[in-house]
This record gives sequence, C-alpha cells and structure tokens, in this order.
Amino acid sequence: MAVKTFREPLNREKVLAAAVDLADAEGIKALTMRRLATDLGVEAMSLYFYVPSKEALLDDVLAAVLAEITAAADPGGGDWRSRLRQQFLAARRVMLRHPWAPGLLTTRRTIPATAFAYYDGIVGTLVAGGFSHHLAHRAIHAFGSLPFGFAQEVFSPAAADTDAAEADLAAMAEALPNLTAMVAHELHSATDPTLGWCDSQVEFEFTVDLLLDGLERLRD
Amino acid sequence: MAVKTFREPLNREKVLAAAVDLADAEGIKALTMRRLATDLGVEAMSLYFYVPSKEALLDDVLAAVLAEITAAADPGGGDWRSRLRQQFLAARRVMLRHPWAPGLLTTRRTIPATAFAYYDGIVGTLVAGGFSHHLAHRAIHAFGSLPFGFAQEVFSPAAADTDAAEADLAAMAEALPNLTAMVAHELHSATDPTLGWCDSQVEFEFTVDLLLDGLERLRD
DNA sequence: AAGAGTCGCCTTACCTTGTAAGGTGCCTTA
DNA sequence: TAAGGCACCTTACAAGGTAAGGCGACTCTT
Repeated sequence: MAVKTFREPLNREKVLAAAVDLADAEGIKALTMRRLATDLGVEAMSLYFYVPSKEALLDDVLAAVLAEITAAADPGGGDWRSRLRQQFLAARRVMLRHPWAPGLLTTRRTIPATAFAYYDGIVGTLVAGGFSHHLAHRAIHAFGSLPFGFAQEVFSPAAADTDAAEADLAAMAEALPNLTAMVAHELHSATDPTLGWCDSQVEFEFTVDLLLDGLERLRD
Repeated sequence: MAVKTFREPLNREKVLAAAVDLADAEGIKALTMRRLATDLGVEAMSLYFYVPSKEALLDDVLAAVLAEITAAADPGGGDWRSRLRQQFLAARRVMLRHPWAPGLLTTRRTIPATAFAYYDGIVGTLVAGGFSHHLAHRAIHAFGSLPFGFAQEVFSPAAADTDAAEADLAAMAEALPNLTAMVAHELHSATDPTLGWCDSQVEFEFTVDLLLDGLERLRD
C-alpha cells in the first residue's frame, strides 16, 4: 500500500473545466465543493487552494461560458442586423450546451468583466450601423438576455407538461379558454410536429427578429 | 412563570404573509425556516404543520405575488395594446415592491397554476384584438418576463457601479471604447439626472412599446 | 548535505439549513 | 371524564460551505 499514484497537480483551469463538466452532466445543483473535489480525486478543502469561495468559482464558471460565446460568435461581415442576429444565435448554441448557465447568470450579483467587452462589441456594431448612443443603450436593455442566447423562460415546457397532464382537461378548457384554444390551434398548424408545440428555437428567432425589426425602424 | 401569553393560532395565510414581509425586508436569502419561525414567535418545525416543505412555501409565496399582480391589473377598456401595456406596468409596480420575486420566479421549476389564468387573459386580449392564435403564441414568448413586470436584468446597475469604480477609467476607455462613449453620451443627454443614467422604468416601457409596436405591425 | 521554505493537499471541526421522528399540553367532543 | 386531535415543541441528522491548522515531498539555499 501507500504507493501513491503520481498525479499531475491541479490548477485553476482544471477545476473550472471540471465544474463546467459536472454542471453539464448532472445539473448545477450537483455542483458542490465536495462533489467537485471527488470528481477531481481530491478533498473538498483542496479546492480552496485554487478558488477563494464557491461564489467565486461560480463567477469563474460563468466567465468561462461567456468566453465560449465570444469565441463562437464570428464577427463576420454584413450589416449590423445580420451580425447581431448571428451573434445571438451563436450564443444560443453555447447556452444549449450549458442549460444551467442562464439560471446561474440571473442569480449572480456581479457580472464578469468579460461581459462588458461582449456588450462593448454589441454597442460598437449598433453605432457603426447608424444608431445613436442613446438608442443603442435602449437596444441593449430591450435585448435583455437575448445576447446571451436565451429568453426568460417563464413559460417552461416542464411546467406546462406536468400541470396539463394533472389537470382535468375539461375543467382546464373552461377555466383557461384562450390558452386551450391556442394550444389546440398550434397543435394543428404545427409544421414540424416532432419539435412539439413549443419550439424554443423558433420562438427565440422570432423574438430576435421582432426586436431587430423594431430597432431598425426607430433608427430611421 | 409558565403564564403562557395567549396567542392567536397561526394559519397558512399568516405564514405566507410573514414570508413575503421577511423577503421584502431582508431579501430572499434571509427567508429561512428558522428565521421565519422566529418572526412568527414559533419554532421552525411548527411551520411544517402549515407547509409541506420550503419549496412548497416558496411556490405559495410566488403565487401570492402573482395574485397581487392580477389584483393590481385593472382590465379596463381600450384596445389590446393599451390594455396589455397598463397590465405590464401594473405588474412592474408589484415587482418593485418585491424585488426578490423575479429571481425567485426564474428559479422555480413549476409555475403556479394562477400564472396560467394570467396568461390566459393575455392571450384572450390578443385574440380579441385581432391576433391569430399562432401569433398570440409567439407574442407570449416574445414578451418573456415583461408580463410579470420585469426584464432580464443582465446588466445590473450594481455590477456597473462596482466594476466601473474599481477599474481605471482610462484603461476602461481603451478596452471598452463603445461602452465608454455610450455612457458619456447618455450622461450628457439625460433629461432627468436624478434617476441616474440607467433608468429602468424608462427602459422597461421602451421595450414594452417596441414589442407592442412590432406585434401590431405583424397583426396587419 | 542539512536545514528551511513552500507547494499541494489532507484532517478535523464548526456553523447553517432543511427536515424526519416523535413527544406534550390544552381544548373540544362524546 | 376519557379520548382524540390540534398546535406546537424537542431532538437529531444529513448536507453543504469553509475556517484552522497539519503534513509530506519537493526545491532552494548556504
């Protein structure tokens, strides 16, 4: 015994990468210091050699995701509209890989510094596209979380599934006539049934275009 | 001793009201079972006589806030546009009283049943206003969290303050030229300096109108 | 080569928080 | 007056974050 297998020393990057992997695999709730340490073959307290606190770790994890976004967002050519559009869609692709990231982002108190650089690029695109700084500012706010590839998912599919299944359909139709009619209508007119009646990607793009259209009109 | 002061028995409503008050006063993090019990002059475990778990309590707390919204939103007359607008602004007034509610809403897995009734009313307004069910569906998604009176606050003022204060302004101007220019521009053109350069209320209304305008055009 | 750091990790322990299990006293009802 | 149950309490445990300090194996002097 006591033959210690040689181990490549840890470092901050490995810890962050393992944290992202853990969250990807088992959700953000599984990301505890003890569990993360276990995954790294180490004790919980050892992580504090690389990270001052769990909050800081989460901040850094988020910064890593943001770095993925900026890396994925090919500035490319085209006008402001197509550039922002492809940028937001690229961000969405990243977020789909890390479904826990939106929730984490909204709970953070301070925003990682890299986010500012990201926003700076967006403002730059807008101004170059003919927007005043004032309207650019408004646009940033109107975008909300769209630049990060997600929209506030208040109407989550999980909730809809569960509650709809539990509820008596007849009673629901009476209590919620408009929603019921909408669901019925959407089911019939769905062009691609395999995606279900609530295709987030389509909704996302719709919202993006709705805002971009509106902004273009205001610019003129 | 042993003269127990008579105490009006607790009930679910009092517990929920106390929970809302606690969150209002000291933030959602202060809302622990033990602390809530203390506020009610009771031991933590006693709360479980009225609430099955903390998760359920949070669900109910949220439902209470939603009830406030529906109560505050006067259906009133007018066309679909003005009705939705006043409804969203009323929701915002409620959320400003409970700043912790947006964050809580986004972390909940299942949506309270009352939210469905709320959405049903919105869909009804849209359909009555001449929208197809399909477009109404899109609109619901595009609204995101606006019906609940808030927009994704990714760009929180607190973060901006802290980081900007810490950062070397000259360095920041170099690294973030567009943001810096925007800030400078907005500072000069602000009509009401007392509200700071980031007036959320104005931004909120801007976004609401931008979306409503865009939807109206799509409807025709 | 021996002593002194220092790096990287571990052990122990504490505090907070949710909650399971099981009382206990008083008030109502039969 | 005995039984039951209502409303609340006590005790205890399992997570989870993290403070304090130890310890072995290198590295670097001198």
